[in-house]
Amino acid sequence: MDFSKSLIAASSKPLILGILQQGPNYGYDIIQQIKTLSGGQLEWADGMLYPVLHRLEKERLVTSQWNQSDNGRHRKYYAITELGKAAIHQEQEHWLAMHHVLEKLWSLNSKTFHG
Amino acid sequence: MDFSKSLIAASSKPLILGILQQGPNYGYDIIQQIKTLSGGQLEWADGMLYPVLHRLEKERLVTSQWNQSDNGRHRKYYAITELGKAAIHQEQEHWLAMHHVLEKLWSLNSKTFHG
DNA sequence: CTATTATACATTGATTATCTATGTATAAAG
DNA sequence: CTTTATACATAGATAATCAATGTATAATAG
Repeated sequence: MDFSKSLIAASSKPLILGILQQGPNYGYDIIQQIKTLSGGQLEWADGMLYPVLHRLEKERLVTSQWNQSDNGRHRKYYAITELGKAAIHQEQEHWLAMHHVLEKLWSLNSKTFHG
Repeated sequence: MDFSKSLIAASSKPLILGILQQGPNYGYDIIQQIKTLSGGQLEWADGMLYPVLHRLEKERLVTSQWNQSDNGRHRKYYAITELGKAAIHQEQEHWLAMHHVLEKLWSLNSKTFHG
């Protein structure tokens, strides 16, 4: 699947916030989770993720903190804020509203063909 | 509802192509249909629509034709092409795939809260 | 006859976003 | 010691929205 830029853009915020809602996480692992979650359909490059994370931090939807991990590597852990949790809710509402509009349209069109 | 630019962007193509699948139509009426279809939630400005229509035409997903209407006004009617119909199918697949990823994520998170 | 509103299409420019390419750095594996 | 995986970051090309603005006609109201 070759998703359009605009669809990637529209999904990036709810996707990343949703993953962070499960607990604080760092960039590299977020990319892996996106891949796993989508059954390999979505493969984010690191150059795509970090600007989004920085943007979310600027919007105060996430906070970041440097941490040493077990293997000595330093990782920047991102955690969702209360504001971020509220944003998830709103993102979900918007997505579902748009989804229902499209579903309605698609059902109208399938009726045109089959009825 | 104040939809994000990215969500508007991601939906514009399937939305417009979907409306044109019901039959040829012109810009002003497409805007009205979007408003009706969304129950007043989506209100497209004309400055938003026409560049999208021109882009779709450039991509050969729609064709355009000037026509005189009953009341004497000249309108540019857009019609979906065979390529456009194929594009609808692909847009729909992509949207649904992304929708399922988000649904999966949301169900995981609701389990975290309630289970 | 004149003003206003609705209809109808179009473009410009500011802003914003993706995303490829590139850079730095460390740990592990071979 | 070379390669691969891990880990974060930015620059710059490209592309998109969308508000503002412009043109033009038909209908309505006064």
